[in-house]
Amino acid sequence: MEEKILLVEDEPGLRITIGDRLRNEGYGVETSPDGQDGYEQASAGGFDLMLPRKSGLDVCRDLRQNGLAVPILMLTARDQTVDKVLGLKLGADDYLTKPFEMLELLARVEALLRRAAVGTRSPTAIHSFGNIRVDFRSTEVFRGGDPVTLSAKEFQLLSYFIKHRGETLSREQLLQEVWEYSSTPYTRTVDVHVAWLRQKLEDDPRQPRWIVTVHGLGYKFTG
Amino acid sequence: MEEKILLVEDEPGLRITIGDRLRNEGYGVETSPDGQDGYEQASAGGFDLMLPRKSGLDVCRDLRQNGLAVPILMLTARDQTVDKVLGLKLGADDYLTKPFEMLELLARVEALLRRAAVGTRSPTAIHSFGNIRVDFRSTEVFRGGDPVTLSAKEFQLLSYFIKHRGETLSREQLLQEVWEYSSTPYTRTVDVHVAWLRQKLEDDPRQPRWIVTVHGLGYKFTG
DNA sequence: GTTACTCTTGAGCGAGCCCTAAGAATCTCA
DNA sequence: TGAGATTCTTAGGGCTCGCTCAAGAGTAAC
Repeated sequence: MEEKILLVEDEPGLRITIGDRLRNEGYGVETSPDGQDGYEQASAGGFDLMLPRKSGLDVCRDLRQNGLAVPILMLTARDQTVDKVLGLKLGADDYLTKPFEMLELLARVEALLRRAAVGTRSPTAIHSFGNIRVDFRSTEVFRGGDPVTLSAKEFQLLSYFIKHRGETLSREQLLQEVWEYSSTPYTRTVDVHVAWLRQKLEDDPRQPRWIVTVHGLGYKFTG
Repeated sequence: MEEKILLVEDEPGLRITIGDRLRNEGYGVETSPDGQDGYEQASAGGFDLMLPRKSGLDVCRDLRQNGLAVPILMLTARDQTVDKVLGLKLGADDYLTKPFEMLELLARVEALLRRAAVGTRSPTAIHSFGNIRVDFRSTEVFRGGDPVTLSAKEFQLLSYFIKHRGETLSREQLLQEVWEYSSTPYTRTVDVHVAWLRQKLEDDPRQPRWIVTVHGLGYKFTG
């Protein structure tokens, strides 16, 4: 299978140079001159790797917030550590500063794709349970064919549930993993979001079938 | 859960500096001065991330050839692209050249661990005895195939018993460990919960086989 | 600046669980 | 064997936990 790469780079010369080289290596490459356009292409899905330019820091963050798991290798002209740190924190998987050697770029692309392939043992870009269909690439959810509108947090929570299906998950763990709170006082946040998910996904939210309560321990997703 | 990192670095100063910093960030760190030793530690398993020095190129290759999937972040003094390429090709997941900023190291460590965590569906921890099966991940208990409903406390108590099987456990110890009571007056709480467990798990609750009474001392789980 | 939307928090309420008490049963030792 | 100590069983009151609702803060979109 040919792997598809989205290259976002505003400088035409570089865009063509890098793009051609990647194509020579046998990758499918689409290019885009700017971040906004790139974001739309990326969220439309279908790419195995993104190469956004530094200006795309916010693109990177937005993609992650929407739960998109596509690997991102960030390119930039600047060589400031703080930028690298920022990029990685915002969800980039790797970071390369210009000027860079083409060889190194290719090696990193290869490493990223190899790593991504490991995770895609189960090519579950889509996960289904009951009459619910969750598309992780486009971050869309359907219930019996009809689209269901989830907020970002709801989608992240649902994703985490799906990833850990069958496990009993404590509120604490969910807060740490989904909300990234290190330590939080007692709060009803998780309950409320679970209630919303049930409202949108369960046939009978009062008698949930998918997200069940484990009294005294937390919640468990069965799907 | 604390993430464990293996740091292979022959220069003592750097080894201590980096090690301490990582520990400060909350990671569990083991250090090793040389590649051979490091290889043995790594293949023994249990680490979430490896930080080998460049000299460990062969270590890296060997680990991969043996099918070990632990993430590897390679550190090196040399800044030659060809080395980076080699490192990545040999299976390193990331590559950092000295001198490097500690902040960047930390960010890359974090990114690698986050990425690694995605694929980790915690292994099914199941303990069986007789016709009873206890699944710690889903907090489910089966008796001869039929599900048994335990309350949270009952499950915690059973878990503690299993973890300390063969040991004679006093009521006091159980209260402290399972109930997290610091000091309690005389109470029958433990007895009652043990009785409930026996009711649900034993073939003949009057003649318990798994949770036996040690008269005058406490209880002992045999499974 | 306004509007719409999401996220968080706290209070009220109901359900389910846990602890306690007390009598019955069992065990130990003289 | 019998007395005393220890353990078992049962049931209900009390209390923790989980759900729901609503309001306010925060944020993005226009």
